[in-house]
Amino acid sequence: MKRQLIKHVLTRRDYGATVTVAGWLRSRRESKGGFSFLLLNDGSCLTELQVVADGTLPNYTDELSHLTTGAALSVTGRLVESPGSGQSVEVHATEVTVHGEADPEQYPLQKKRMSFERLRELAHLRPRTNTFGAVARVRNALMAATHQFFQTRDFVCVHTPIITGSDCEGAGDMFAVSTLDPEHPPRGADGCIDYEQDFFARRTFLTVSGQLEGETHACALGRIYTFGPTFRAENSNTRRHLSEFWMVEPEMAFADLSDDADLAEAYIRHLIQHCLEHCHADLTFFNQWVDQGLLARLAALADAPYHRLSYTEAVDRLLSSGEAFEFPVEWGCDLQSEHERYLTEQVFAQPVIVTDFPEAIKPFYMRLNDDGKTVAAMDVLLPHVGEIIGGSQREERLDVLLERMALKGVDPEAYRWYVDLRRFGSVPHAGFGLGFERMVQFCTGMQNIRDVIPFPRTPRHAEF
RNA sequence: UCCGGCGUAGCUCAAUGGUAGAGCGGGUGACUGUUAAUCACUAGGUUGUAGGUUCGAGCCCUACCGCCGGAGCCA
Repeated sequence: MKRQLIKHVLTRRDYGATVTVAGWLRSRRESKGGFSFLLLNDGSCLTELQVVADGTLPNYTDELSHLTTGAALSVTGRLVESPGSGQSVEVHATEVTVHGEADPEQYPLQKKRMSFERLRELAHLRPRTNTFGAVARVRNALMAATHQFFQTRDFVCVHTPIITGSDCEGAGDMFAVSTLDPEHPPRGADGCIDYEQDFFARRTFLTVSGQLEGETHACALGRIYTFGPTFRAENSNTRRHLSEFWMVEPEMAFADLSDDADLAEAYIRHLIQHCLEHCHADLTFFNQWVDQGLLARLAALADAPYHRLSYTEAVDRLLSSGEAFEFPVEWGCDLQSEHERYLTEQVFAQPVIVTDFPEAIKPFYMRLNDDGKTVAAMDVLLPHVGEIIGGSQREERLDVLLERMALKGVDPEAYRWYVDLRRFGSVPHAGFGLGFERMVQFCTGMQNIRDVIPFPRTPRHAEF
């Protein structure tokens, strides 16, 4: 079928032209004159196209006069200037084909506004709603902007593995991958499960990060990024956590923490600018219906420099704030959500980059600072979303890395290939991971992370 | 996993321990171009599940299930 997208038709002014569009019926209003106004949406944009279906159409009485929300149609007709006030163009149909009806007694989507919780149970139908259509378009724009940003800066996109053999990457519980019969797994002489007989002849898991593998290519190609699914088997039940989410992880050779922070800042700014430029209608929709401060906040963040301070400074700042926190602040403890929120929302009211955390609370691969107490790590905190980026300069000194591994109880044998990078042609390098869904949340104002990924996986939820 | 809140019509929500209701959506009809159309009529319920208290439970108690929010873990 040759058809035009509604987003293009809506901008045309060549009245009299014949156009063909196709989509799903959002609503039908019957006129007193014995004809119908059909609002058609094809997903190409937020706005519906108004189609006038005249009572003289051959299938009007039998089919068109009974159409209800959700039906799939294609329409051929004449583009005309609309006499009505809600739209500038409309299509007078000469032919309307009904491809699929949607029985109103059973079709769960209403013309009325529905709760996000309810729509979550209708994950297969919710992309047909204004909000989720807009989320999908913004998400797509952010993905395109991500590739654009890194590609134009000569980063090479690297596909790191989904299945990994590293079982302690320091980022939480992992999903096991196995083809063994869970009822009767083979067992060795010691009674333990014999993973020698498993598919990969060893224990394997879904990745919690592509970083370690990414470093191998950064230390060869110079600048790389990964953009792929990531899995965490944590029993997290919050509006900012998913069991399966997408992460963007750039990694740069010959770079330190300051370069890393510069990149993070430029990347986030690029995403916001791209969104403002390419998703204006969708953002305006979110600003009106979801988060009234959205556009102002995005505009403010598109150019402003982000505030950087060290962990030690952040702790001092919190201690001297006089604020009564639920959890007391003390040097050496990880910053709590309330502390991060206070910094990014109250103190600076802008994105904040906290650097140089105590080594005791960070993983083995982060570079030890000269003070011997802190590592070259950074967290980027966004107002209302919280931690969106975690990154660090990596420990490139072989002896220090081995010490740190010993200290953290990580077996260097299990990471031979990773240690090898420090043995042969080691360079200072740095990178970070950005939670893609959290960025989509930030750009749409959507409160719950389950509503910015098409099919959210959370504990006890993998229905679709 | 811990803390708190909530489960009533297809959807959003009312209902002092005393006859389960409204709006929207649906159906039927009326009305010369509508924009959340309007108006009239109409259908629609094992009040999350299982127990308990009571003359009587949507409401009180217990357990379980589900959902939401906060915390932890993190991106």
